[in-house]
Amino acid sequence: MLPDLDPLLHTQLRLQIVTLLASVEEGDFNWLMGNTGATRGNLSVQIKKLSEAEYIKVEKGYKNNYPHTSCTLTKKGRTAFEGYVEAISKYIKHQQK
Amino acid sequence: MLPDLDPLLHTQLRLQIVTLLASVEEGDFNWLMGNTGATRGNLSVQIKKLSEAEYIKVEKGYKNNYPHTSCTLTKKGRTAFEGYVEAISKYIKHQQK
DNA sequence: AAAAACTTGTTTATATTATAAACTAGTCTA
DNA sequence: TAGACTAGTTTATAATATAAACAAGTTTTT
Repeated sequence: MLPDLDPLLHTQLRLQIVTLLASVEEGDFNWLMGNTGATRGNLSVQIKKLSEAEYIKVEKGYKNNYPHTSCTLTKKGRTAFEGYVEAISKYIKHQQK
Repeated sequence: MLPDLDPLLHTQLRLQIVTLLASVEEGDFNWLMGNTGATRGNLSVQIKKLSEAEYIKVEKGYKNNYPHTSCTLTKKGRTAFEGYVEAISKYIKHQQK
């Protein structure tokens, strides 16, 4: 039987966020917007969900006088992402290019 | 920018169906139920969607007097699946085990 | 031979989720 | 100081997944 896919990660935008954060020290709100193409509203909601699940850590401060939101992947988030990768790989491995 | 993921395939059950059908000549309703763990209702709906998109071909007949639904992946479905695999691979390739 | 239980699905209703639109709060600029 | 802009949040709507109820027949039991 094919394994379950973590519903928190199995959605395009949240998977993009986590994928992007997996490759950097930290990423801020605008950087995520630019790299995902998401709207601010959607991005805000999904960041909150990932944060509530403790997949990412969100730090709010100010930068050049403006509000500034910085996100980093937590250990838990990285583990979940690795689990997701392992699971989805079982779906696609036979077709892997 | 990370590529879009075909929404028709980026859902656990439909991805399971297509993944399973990619590895066999044909699969029937019960075989899909057993291999996915889905309920009949859910499976019926998702088969219909894949069929309407012409990702799979559905043939209804009878077997041992009972209704019998047989599914096969179409060329279009296989191409879409391959595209999906290619796209999701861009998300996960850095973490690939 | 009728009732009860089972098979194989479909349809409909509900709950969840994603997304877009509207709003908030503050900053810069002319 | 009015207007435009930045950075985000909240709320409302649309889409989706799932479960529950239904349908149409078949087999088994009594």
